[in-house]
Amino acid sequence: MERTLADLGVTPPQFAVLTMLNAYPGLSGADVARVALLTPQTIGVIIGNLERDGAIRKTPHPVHGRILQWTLTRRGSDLLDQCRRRVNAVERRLIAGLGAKVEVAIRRWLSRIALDLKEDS
Amino acid sequence: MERTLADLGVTPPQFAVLTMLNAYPGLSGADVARVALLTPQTIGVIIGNLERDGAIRKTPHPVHGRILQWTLTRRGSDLLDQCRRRVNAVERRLIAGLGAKVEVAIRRWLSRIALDLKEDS
DNA sequence: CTTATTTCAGAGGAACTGAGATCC
DNA sequence: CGGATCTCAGTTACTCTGAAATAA
Repeated sequence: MERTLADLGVTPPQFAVLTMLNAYPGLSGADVARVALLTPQTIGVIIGNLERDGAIRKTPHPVHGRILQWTLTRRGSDLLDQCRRRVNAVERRLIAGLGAKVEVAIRRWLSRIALDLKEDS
Repeated sequence: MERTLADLGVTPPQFAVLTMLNAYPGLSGADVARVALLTPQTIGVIIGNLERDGAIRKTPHPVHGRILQWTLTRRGSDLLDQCRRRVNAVERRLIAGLGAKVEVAIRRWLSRIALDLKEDS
């Protein structure tokens, strides 16, 4: 994933943040940090780089004077589409040649690991 | 793996290098770079940190005056043992509750992915 | 006063490119 | 000279801790 996204100038953490902001437009940096299980400062760096690249834009919170809300720009939305196509291609390659039962078993296994990781944090 | 090794002060790349040097004592930095599919400079950083921590030691090549050969120190060997215990525990946790057939299928799937990655490089 | 959010400052470890120095 | 190895210099992105400023 890292390699296939590299020539779009996108890193896996950036892809994750783009995906989150696409699904939930208007999240704050602190919000993203919570769902990504990272510190607000770390997300601040990633968001800063995405903003510098023109992929996301901040708007002040309508009520709260401190919170910044982030949304994808047109450019960011297009970029995410390209990323998704590439990542989907990798995923198709990963599951190529698997039987239906095995694929289901593997997907369940991965989901379980993701849940376990979350509980650790 | 990253988390469980962190309180031993070992990173996953360091664990990989320790494992390689344990299996093949006397590899040079360039050798390690080749098997790890990384640049010699990157391995230089990792090796430098391991040397600083007293986990590995360099000895000049008996014939070639430029090559440096690396081996684990006693401390590095002990450290690797501790790392292995922890990583084995994580692995046991990952496969907990899987049926024998599913486990075999998953191991085969992971091996295939590793081979595919290598071919890309 | 407390809590949440953002920002500033500093750090570490890993990856890269590019250029030099050394050795066979 | 060519090829391999190591070293030096500089860059990037991601991650953290700790502290400060700001807002509710």
